[in-house]
Amino acid sequence: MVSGMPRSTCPEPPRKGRTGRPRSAEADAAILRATRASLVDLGFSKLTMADVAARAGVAKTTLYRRWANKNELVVDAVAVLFDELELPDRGSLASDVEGVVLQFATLLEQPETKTALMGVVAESTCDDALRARIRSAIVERQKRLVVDGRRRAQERGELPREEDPRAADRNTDLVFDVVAGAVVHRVLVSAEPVDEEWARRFTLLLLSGIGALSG
Amino acid sequence: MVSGMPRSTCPEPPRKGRTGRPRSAEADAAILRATRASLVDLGFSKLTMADVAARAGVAKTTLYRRWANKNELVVDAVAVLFDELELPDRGSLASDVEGVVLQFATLLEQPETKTALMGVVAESTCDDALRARIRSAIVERQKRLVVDGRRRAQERGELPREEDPRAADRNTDLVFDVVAGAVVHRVLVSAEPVDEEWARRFTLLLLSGIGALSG
Amino acid sequence: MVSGMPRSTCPEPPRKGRTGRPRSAEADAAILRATRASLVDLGFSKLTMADVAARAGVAKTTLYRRWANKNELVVDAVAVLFDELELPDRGSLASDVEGVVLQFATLLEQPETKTALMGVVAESTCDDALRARIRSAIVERQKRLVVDGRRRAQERGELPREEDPRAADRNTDLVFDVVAGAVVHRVLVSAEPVDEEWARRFTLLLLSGIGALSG
Amino acid sequence: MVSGMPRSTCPEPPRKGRTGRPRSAEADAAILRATRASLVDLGFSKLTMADVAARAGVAKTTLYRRWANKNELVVDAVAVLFDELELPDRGSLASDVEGVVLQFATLLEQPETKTALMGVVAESTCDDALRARIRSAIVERQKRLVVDGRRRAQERGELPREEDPRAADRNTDLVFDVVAGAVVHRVLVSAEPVDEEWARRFTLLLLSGIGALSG
DNA sequence: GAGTAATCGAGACGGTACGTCTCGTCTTGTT
DNA sequence: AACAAGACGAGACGTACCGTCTCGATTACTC
Repeated sequence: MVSGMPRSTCPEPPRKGRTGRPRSAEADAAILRATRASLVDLGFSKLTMADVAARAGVAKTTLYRRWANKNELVVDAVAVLFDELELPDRGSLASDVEGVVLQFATLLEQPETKTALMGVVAESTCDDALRARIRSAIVERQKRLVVDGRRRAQERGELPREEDPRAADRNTDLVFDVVAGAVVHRVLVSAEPVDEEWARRFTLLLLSGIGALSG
Repeated sequence: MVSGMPRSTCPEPPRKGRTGRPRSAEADAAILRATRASLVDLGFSKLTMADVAARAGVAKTTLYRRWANKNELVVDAVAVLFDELELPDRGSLASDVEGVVLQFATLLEQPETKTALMGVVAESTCDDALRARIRSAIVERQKRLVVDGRRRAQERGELPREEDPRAADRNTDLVFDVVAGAVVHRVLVSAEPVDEEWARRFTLLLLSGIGALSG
Repeated sequence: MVSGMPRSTCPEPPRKGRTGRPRSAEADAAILRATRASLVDLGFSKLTMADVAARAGVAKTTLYRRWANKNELVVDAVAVLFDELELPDRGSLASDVEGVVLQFATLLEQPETKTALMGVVAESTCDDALRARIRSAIVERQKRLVVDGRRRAQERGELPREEDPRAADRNTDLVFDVVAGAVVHRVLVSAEPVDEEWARRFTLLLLSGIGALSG
Repeated sequence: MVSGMPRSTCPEPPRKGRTGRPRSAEADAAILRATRASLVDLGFSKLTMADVAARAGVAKTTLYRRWANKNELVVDAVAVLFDELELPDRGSLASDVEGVVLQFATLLEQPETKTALMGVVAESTCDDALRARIRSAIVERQKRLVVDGRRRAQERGELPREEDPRAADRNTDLVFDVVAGAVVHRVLVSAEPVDEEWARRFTLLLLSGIGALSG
């Protein structure tokens, strides 16, 4: 992902300001690590706060002092994984798209990512606060991949410059839903592998479609 | 959905054959109805077997006699909703696709559908049996919408006949993942509405892309 | 026990009178046998109607057609064991008493007897109908051992004839409570064996005490 | 009962030693009180852990944290009642025995005592751990009444000093089984009242018998 | 370097749902 | 009618987590 991005996912801050024993930064890291490990072993729905605490060598109180509940903890534990996604410069828009699709699929095929992502998305269907946290911690951050990709293609002359910024936004959202949706659906619902051949055919479909939108 | 489809989702059958009191068909229906009602009120993760039983006017034992656990029950309760999807004949492929996209979005915006679908998909990331049940009860059944749509477009002359049946299958799968994935992502992850304008732009993208695949 | 005693313990009779298929006598016997077997294996509190039915090769309905509940069934299944008790003629009152005490202890040390007897007595503390059934099926039948023993001792001249029949009854009850109570307490509460030495010392205590009552 | 006796019945202690929130002593007391109340209202076999918890204003978990099951809980709840038994000094052995017999009968006629005592004794026929708990919490504690009574009678010169301590123990056990057994059988099995007249006649029988043993 | 205040581990607490078990009744078709 | 089979409503079982609450014991800043 684009570097220099400020970390938005962090445990909620201590209330007041100054005095008293400061929170252990080691504990923070150990908890997030333990959460990911527990996700791998148990999956989202069987993960328990007590198990995470035990793995992290920490008391349950220490978890609840930082995160209000399991959902928020899991979002934060997983969000950092998405920061690894980067837009490679492979010389052409098509190659760049194929590269991102394969990266994204690789990420989704890791057990901790897929079980956590779908778990929190499922919870978010009934929990507005959680949905907001997912959007800010994960979705909006990924969307930059689309924006940067288009900008780079425009610099190469592969895509025309957008004139209407509103239309540009609409297209960003559409393309993002198509790319992320197709990969997620392929991996998690259809449960079929995303290999180079699939990535190539998907990219062909996508870029032809985008061309029709712009033209 | 295509009519005449046999119902595949049903509680597991009594073991032997003939003797003893037969299971109540009313109870079956009441339980599935109660499950959907409970999904609307509580969401997937807060739905409890006891609550479903109480709503259905049935003992908990009666639930467990038919379904091994909450996941399987919810899959069956929701699968029937997808049977409502139909491929309308609006005179052109583009109109047909727009129609199906809007129907699908409407279905996903119902609280019982979205919370249940994501809930069971999340569970299925750690449960192969559940994933298989979802595929047979939901995914494979929906895929016929793509097959029928292409056949109809070919009859109209909007699409060329496929020569290689393997390529046809691959394209069916790709198109299905793109359509279902984009709509699901739009509705559940991006949490933006699927209106006629979005459907039109998505269809434009999709059909241009399909044209490139075939041509 | 005294022979020629009419069997008082039997399943409740069919309601009306004549028509329809007659009840299976084999089932009656199989059920009582199965009840005793289940008592040995599981104890009173873990014995279940379904288990008894399965052991007897009979449907649960068949049990409930004959006995109102588990307590009544167990009383009947066990009562018959007490019919084995007999008053041997060993030539002297002391020897007769020792013999009966040892017989009774042997009976109580069988697992089916002890678990069943205490189980139903425990239930009877809250169930008048059950207490009545226990009294008629077990207690009153055993009491004849005391009556017969005294009569025989009087015939031998070991005990004086009672003049007041009311006093005789009172003494019968007292002696019965002392004998049965002491043996039951020794075996079930103190959990110590009733051997010949204990029987001799108990008999010495008892007969001296009886002498004081009569003299 | 003899005063100054240390309370031996208590919930199982927390495992380790020092850390963590200590167990609530109020909860302990409330649970034992609630258990006795539930015994009175429902009897042993219908008493449920959930009902006890509700009466005590305590969660079910709190019960299971202290007692492994209903039997152990009931033993502890009832054992304390037997501590009330005392050996009165009425000036003669006969009077003392009559007093204890009447006290014991009064205790056994209370519904919570009789239903609980027989209930746990019944269970103990299949449960060695429970039998051991009953012996240590109830039986052995009561036996001191016999020991103290004999010592006092010897001090008064009503009974000879025992020379052989083994014989003394054997007689203690025998007398205890006779006294406790007779009263329990009279009250719970024969279901007849223990009044002053019965106590007088029983004491006459017992003391004459004891005299024969010693002489 | 004494106080103060928030941290830490541990584990008990009141709740609630789980999935299993048994109860005693009922509904089938068969004998 | 009685029978075997087994579904049914009811509700207790003992376990597992939840998120909160005491405890006593550490830290760091502040005075």
